[in-house]
This record gives sequence, structure tokens and C-alpha cells, in this order.
Amino acid sequence: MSEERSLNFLEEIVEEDIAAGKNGGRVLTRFPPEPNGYLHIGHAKSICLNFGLAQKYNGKTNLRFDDTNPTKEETEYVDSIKDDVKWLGFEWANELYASDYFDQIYEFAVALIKKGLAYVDDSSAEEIAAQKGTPTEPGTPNQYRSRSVEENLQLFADMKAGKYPDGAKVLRAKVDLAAPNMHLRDPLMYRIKHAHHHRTGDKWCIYPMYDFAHGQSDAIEQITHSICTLEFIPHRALYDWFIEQLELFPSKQYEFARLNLNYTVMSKRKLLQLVTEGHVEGWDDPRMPTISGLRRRGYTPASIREFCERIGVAKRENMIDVGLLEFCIREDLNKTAWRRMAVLDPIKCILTNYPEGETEIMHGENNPEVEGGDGSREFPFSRELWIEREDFMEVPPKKFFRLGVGLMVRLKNAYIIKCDDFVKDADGNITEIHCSYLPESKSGHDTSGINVKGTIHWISVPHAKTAEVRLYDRLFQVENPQNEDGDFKDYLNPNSLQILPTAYIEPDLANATPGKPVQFMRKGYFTLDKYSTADKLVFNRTVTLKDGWKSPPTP
RNA sequence: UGCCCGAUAGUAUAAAGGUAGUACAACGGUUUUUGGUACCGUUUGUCUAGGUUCGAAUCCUGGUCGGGCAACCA
Repeated sequence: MSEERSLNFLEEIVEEDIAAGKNGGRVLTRFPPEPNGYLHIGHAKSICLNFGLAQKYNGKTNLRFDDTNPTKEETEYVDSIKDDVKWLGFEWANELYASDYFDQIYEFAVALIKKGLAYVDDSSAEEIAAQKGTPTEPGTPNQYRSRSVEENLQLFADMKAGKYPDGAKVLRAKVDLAAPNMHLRDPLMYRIKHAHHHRTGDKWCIYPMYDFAHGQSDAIEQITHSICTLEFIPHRALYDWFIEQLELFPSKQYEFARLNLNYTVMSKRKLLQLVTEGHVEGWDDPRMPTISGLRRRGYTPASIREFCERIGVAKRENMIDVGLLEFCIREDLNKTAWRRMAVLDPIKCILTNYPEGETEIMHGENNPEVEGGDGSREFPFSRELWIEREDFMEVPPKKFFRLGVGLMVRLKNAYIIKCDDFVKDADGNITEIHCSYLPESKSGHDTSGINVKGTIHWISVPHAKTAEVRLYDRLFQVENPQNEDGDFKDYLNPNSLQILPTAYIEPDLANATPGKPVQFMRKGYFTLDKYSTADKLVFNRTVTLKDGWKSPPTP
């Protein structure tokens, strides 16, 4: 606890609690997702916070599914959530479910009824809403509020027994209908839902509301620090009230500002819409801000953890620039990804003075950032090469360190070449570039004495393998789609996915596997798509390289 | 117009009454067989008006702005 980095407000709270001897210095947090969707980068922040806090203070973290609404929750989501948390690199102490506590929570409700602090209300949802009043006017009690304990006990038991249809009755806490905090105006504790639950099946037809399940689950598990997002601040008074009335373990709730990332959306509802309406391929579409999408895109767990560390945590609303996420993945991949060559937008380059039919084997280190290059690989060189179309210009501007008639570049790990000529087809498209190579300039044995500014990547035509390459851009055209007028989907970026059906890659790339990052030199970081096949290799671009080259303004 | 939370460079986040710092971004430069990396440098900030104090980003009061709260969602 002696690092230079200053503490965030949650760490301060924990350290104060430990110093005060609260809970005997014990720290137990929980990550409590509702299994109604896939986890996204915003959840990653919460995961890193909860697990990180526990790790730092020798505590533990439970994974608890907040599964109190059977109509929205599915086992598929439970499984994906577990995968994602594990993939991020965290281990939970216990895998738990709010539904594990349904019996206990039911008994808590009975106890509250017995204390005269809960009652069965026959009113409709609309009536209850009306009777709650408004923020400026107090609510008004109805005739059900004064039901006897005995009657409430019987009615609640009947609710549980399935004697009433959905919506016929609810159980409410008797708190304060005039409270300035609307959440205290006799909040609902239980509602009737004749629905199949993914874990408890048809055992229950009444289910506790969030406010009567979350804090109770925390208390049952003896969670010391229950960390949630800002919108739950008004719930805290209720959280404390239930715990106090039921005399449970006094878990404490603390709130932080959720993550917002620009050029994307983060609500599960909106993400679900993108999936169901086919705007993306699925929850794991590489453009999605989901953990599974980021994973498929090529993001590493370490980069996401680093991102969560860097964004910090506070109580003010924030909008983080995706540029920071991209910085984090580049920083990680620069140190770990092997370098390979791939030509994404090919044009043929012929070395007119290189013998036809000859092949040389060139060598390149795997990663110059690693001591010794992290080993090396071989790749063939020949008379005909694929090079990047953008590496040639018919009329090159000043400081264009690539090809143009009369200009020289180095072919990475090979020879220096000089551009002599180019060929156009009938439509005026450039189809071939003719160069001559300098035999004495071979990498490692260069006696030419010539220094060139530019180095370009290339692939030998007869040895090239092909792959499909998918380039991704931000999903939305505006920074904050949900703040714009109209439907957020009106602001989808039509060019968020660009498919290059035929890119040429060096032979060694046949060994690529999903999740193993590779840098296509000068083009960015890529990873093999999880649905790629040996027949048809598909690479996803994780992120571009930072590009310092700015073409001069064209007058 | 009730209650609650918040306000520090473009974006985040520190400074617990005592030099406003860090990161990302932007811009310039050095190095470079990736216009990458690394390294060096530059620009940019305490919402506002009062008050307390020797001294205020910090404490107090008013205002302004942003967000949240009246789901049988979590």
C-alpha cells in the first residue's frame, strides 16, 4: 500500500474501514450481473473495480447472478458471463445466484409483515403509481395499507401458493408515503409472475424485486462493500432500511460513475436491438463493445484491464475517448505481437532486372521490441511482388517516402528498389509497376552505401497465400448516439465494416490462430477470426498502427 | 418546481487549507530497414459571485450548468 499512485475514492473508503477495524479488516465484494445479456466494456470497469479492490486488500469477490426476473433471463447469458469474467483474468470465490436465496428472502418478507412493515396491496400498477404522488406532492395511503398482520400473512401465502394471476396483488414495504425520496414511498417487494425461471423452474410464482433481493443477498453473503453505479444512489436509503429492519449483516452500498465510451452505445437494451435487428453479426461482432466482441476483434485481457485502470473511477459523469482503449491495445500488442507482412490492397511490382524463375529466402525477426527479435521466420522473394497500392503515386507529393517514377525504397528485409516505370490499362488504372533492384543492397549485406527514407512491405507473387481481411471502424458516426434526435440507429456508421476479399499474406501466416495477435507491418494489428477456416482464412483488424504520416494538403 | 449526486486542460484523473500534477489526444523535434516503437519538447485547466483565512481547486453561502429519482426492470 505504499505505491506512488494516489488512491481512488473507493480505495480510500476501504482503507478507512480497515484502519477502523470494521468487519475485522475483511473485504468481500461481489460482481452482480443480471443474466439478461452479454457483458460489455462497462461491465469490465465494474469487474476490475470489484475484483481489483478485493485483490488489493486481501479480500475476495463473489460472482452473483441477480436473477430475480425470470422473463428476461437465460442460461445462455449466465454461461457467457462466466466465460467473459474468466477470460478477463479474474477468479470468483463463489458462484452464487439471488435465486439461491428465494426461500430466505421469502422468510424476510414474512418477518417484515409480522413487524407490521409490509402489506399486500390489490391495486393495479397504475393505481399504485398514482397513489405514490409526485416528487412535489406526497403520496396517499389506500385501504390496503391498514390490513392486519394476519390478513397480510394469509394473502402473501396465497400469493406464493399461486392463487392469484399476474398483477393481481403485490407485497409492499410500509415505509413513508410522504418521503421526498420516491423510492421510500412504500416500494414493491414482491410481484406475481407465473413464469418459468432458468434455475428454480416452476417452484415460484412470486419473485422479489431488485430492492428486496439485492441488499438481502449482499447481507446473506456478508458482502462488506457493495459497489454499484450512480443511478442506484436513491436506492441506498431503502437498501439500509431493509437491512436495519431485518437486522441483517450491515453491507454498505457505494456508487461510482459508469463508463461511457464515445462512438458506441453501452445499454444492454440497445445492444440487444443491434443484434436482433441484424445491424451487427451478433453479440460477438468485432464492432460491438461487448467483451466477446472485443475478444473476437483481438483485444487482450491485459489491455482491457489496463484501460480500466487508466480511466480511473469517480462519481462524475464521464465520456471516455475510444482513443484510450486503442492506445491500451497498441501498447500491449506492440510488445507481444509477431510481425508479418500482408498486402491488403495489392498492385503488382515487377523487378525487371531480377532473374525470372529465381527465388531467394529472406529472414525477418518476429518482434523488434523483444531482445533478440523473439526469433525469426523465413519468406520467399522473387521477381514479381505484390505491394500496397497506396505505396505508389503517379504524381508523388513532396516528402512522399515511397514509390513514384525515379524514387527508391527499401523492400522490408530485402533489397532497395528504384521505380522506373508503370503500366496503365485502357481505363487509366495503374496495373503494374516496374522497378529495378540493387543487388548489393540486400538486407544484412548492404554494401550499396545508399540510404533510403522509406521501407515498404511486400509479398512474393508465386508464393503468396490469400486471406479475407476485415477492417473495422467505429460503429456510430457521432460521439454520443443516444443524445441525438431520433433513433440512435439512425447514426450507425455505414462503413463500420470493410471486407477485403483478397489480401496476400506471407506463408507463415497459415499458422495463425484466433486470439493470437499479429502485426501486419505498417498496417495494424490483426487476429484470425474465430470463424475462420483452413480453406478461407479471415483476419480481423484489431486496431490500426498510429499513423504519423499526413499527406500534404492538395491545393 | 421536491429530493439526491456532481462540476479541475479537448478527454479522463490527482492535489485531504500551502508550487495545480499525471495519462491519453493534439502539435514540433531526435532516432529508426514499420511515416510503428522509443526518447525529447510545446500548447491547453480549477463553472460563477460572494464569504472564512496569512493563504482556497479544497471549507461556507447563493447562483449556473450537467446527471439521476415517481418500472409489478435491474
